[in-house]
Amino acid sequence: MNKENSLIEDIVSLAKRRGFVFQSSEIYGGLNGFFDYGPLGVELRKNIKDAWWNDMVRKRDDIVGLDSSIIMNPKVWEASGHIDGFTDPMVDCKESKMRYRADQLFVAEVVVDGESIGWVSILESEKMEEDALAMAELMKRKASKQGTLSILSLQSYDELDPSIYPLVPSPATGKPGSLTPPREFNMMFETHVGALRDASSTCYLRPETAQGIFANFKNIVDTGRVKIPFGIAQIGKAFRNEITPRNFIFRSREFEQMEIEYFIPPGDEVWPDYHREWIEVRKKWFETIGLPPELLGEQVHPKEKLAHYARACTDITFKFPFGEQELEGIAARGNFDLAQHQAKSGKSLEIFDENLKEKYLPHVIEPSVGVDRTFLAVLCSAFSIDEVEGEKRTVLRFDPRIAPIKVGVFPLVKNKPELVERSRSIYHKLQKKWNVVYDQGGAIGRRYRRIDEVGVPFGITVDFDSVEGDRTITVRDRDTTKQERMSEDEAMAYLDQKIGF
RNA sequence: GCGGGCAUAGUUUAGGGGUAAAACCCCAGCCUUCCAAGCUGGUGUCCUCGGUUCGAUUCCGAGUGCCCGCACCA
Repeated sequence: MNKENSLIEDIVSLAKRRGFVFQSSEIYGGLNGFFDYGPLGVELRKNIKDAWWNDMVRKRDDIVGLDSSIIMNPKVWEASGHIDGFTDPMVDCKESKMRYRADQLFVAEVVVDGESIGWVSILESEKMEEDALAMAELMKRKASKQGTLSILSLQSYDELDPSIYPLVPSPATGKPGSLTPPREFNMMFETHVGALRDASSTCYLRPETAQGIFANFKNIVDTGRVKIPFGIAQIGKAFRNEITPRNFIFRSREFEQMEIEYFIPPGDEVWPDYHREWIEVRKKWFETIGLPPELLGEQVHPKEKLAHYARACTDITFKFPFGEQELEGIAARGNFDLAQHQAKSGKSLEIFDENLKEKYLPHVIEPSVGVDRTFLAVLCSAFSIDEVEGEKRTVLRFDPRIAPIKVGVFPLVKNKPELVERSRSIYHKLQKKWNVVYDQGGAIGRRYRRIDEVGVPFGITVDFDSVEGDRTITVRDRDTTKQERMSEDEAMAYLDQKIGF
């Protein structure tokens, strides 16, 4: 455990030292659950998103893209269930860690011959009056009271006088004093649209990108020349207020999703094959950006933990230093979302299937992956400390495809103008294609270590043979540290082949 | 959200009621013909706010952030 903690700490420290990830608004003490991406971080993030977009949208005939707004008409969230399910005040039991909805927790004072002997609490149910009475009788017997039990008057916890809270026993432990006051549970970030603030202006920052896709379903079907089965893909920020941030950028309040809604014909026999297919497609994709297959896993959500409308959900997991955690969730959501939006908006969202010659509301498979989680997985799998001739070497072994910097260009020494000139010219040529760096400071070995530490896959060094002899340059491979001499043209072709898309 | 620990340079850490230190990193210069060489110089609100004190970075309180466990994460 200690070893793993220090591994993640080393990675966090490197991420900051080399400009990948900073704590948000750090000069003001930071803000829990928010992060900023520095010069190298933003490149890595962009490369991950581009790789996804290229593979999932551009290279496929059956998926189109979308970029919907972060703030939408609040009715979207009423339809999706995000408002109803998550705005009621909640009560926590500090001892049992149970959480209850305050309006579903009922309490009554137990009064015998006009004297209060305590309180009973019970969760809302059809026979709660009966059960509460039984509990009151038990309490009376335990207190060895003989008199007459008054009629119980049940009231909900959120209507209680606050002075009563400490007297109410937790339904989990039966002992008073562990329940918190009712607190509002803010799943979504709330904001107000317009300069004047009133209740009608309340809007939300989206907690998932998916609903923007569902809300645009009709637009895309009407304009996009799409035919079932087809998908709509979106990359974008999402915000969740209710989570507890943990594990660096793994779980944060502001994060970015790469999400596809893949629409398929209805029917219980149809979705399992598509679902399985997507799990395979997505697992393979993670391998193409350099995640080792042995660190990837699958976790099937048990039936009883699924949302009521979900048919199935399988997570693709990654073995992080802090444990195996979800990278991507692939859910079979039936037609729940489209049905909800159709009912709420009053607009038909059915499509006509040319093959089946029938009209229906499509079902959907939803592969949804976190950019920030993928970023961290990439960083964790790339990080390694090697030994080269007895010296420690920190290397980020990024796949060239997503490496933030592709090539480093160096003159062997900086006080020989011909070497500097030639290497600068090579640098400018490479700059037209990729993000590359030029570095002439310090000994060549130091410069190699510096690019190793930020995961630059290739280094080009201009030495005396490059300006006097056969004019060849050397290309160094980050992972092997081996160098190969080749002409400038050969080097260009070599890099194209190793880095190019 | 609950409980515990922690907060000193970009990083890792030392120190101490009397104007703060090391190593590495980073920047500039000199030197340097291939894997963290050397020399010179440079870069610091001791997390924030309050209290105790002649004096607080140090002691106390609160806040914020980080780490660990539990809970939450349809």
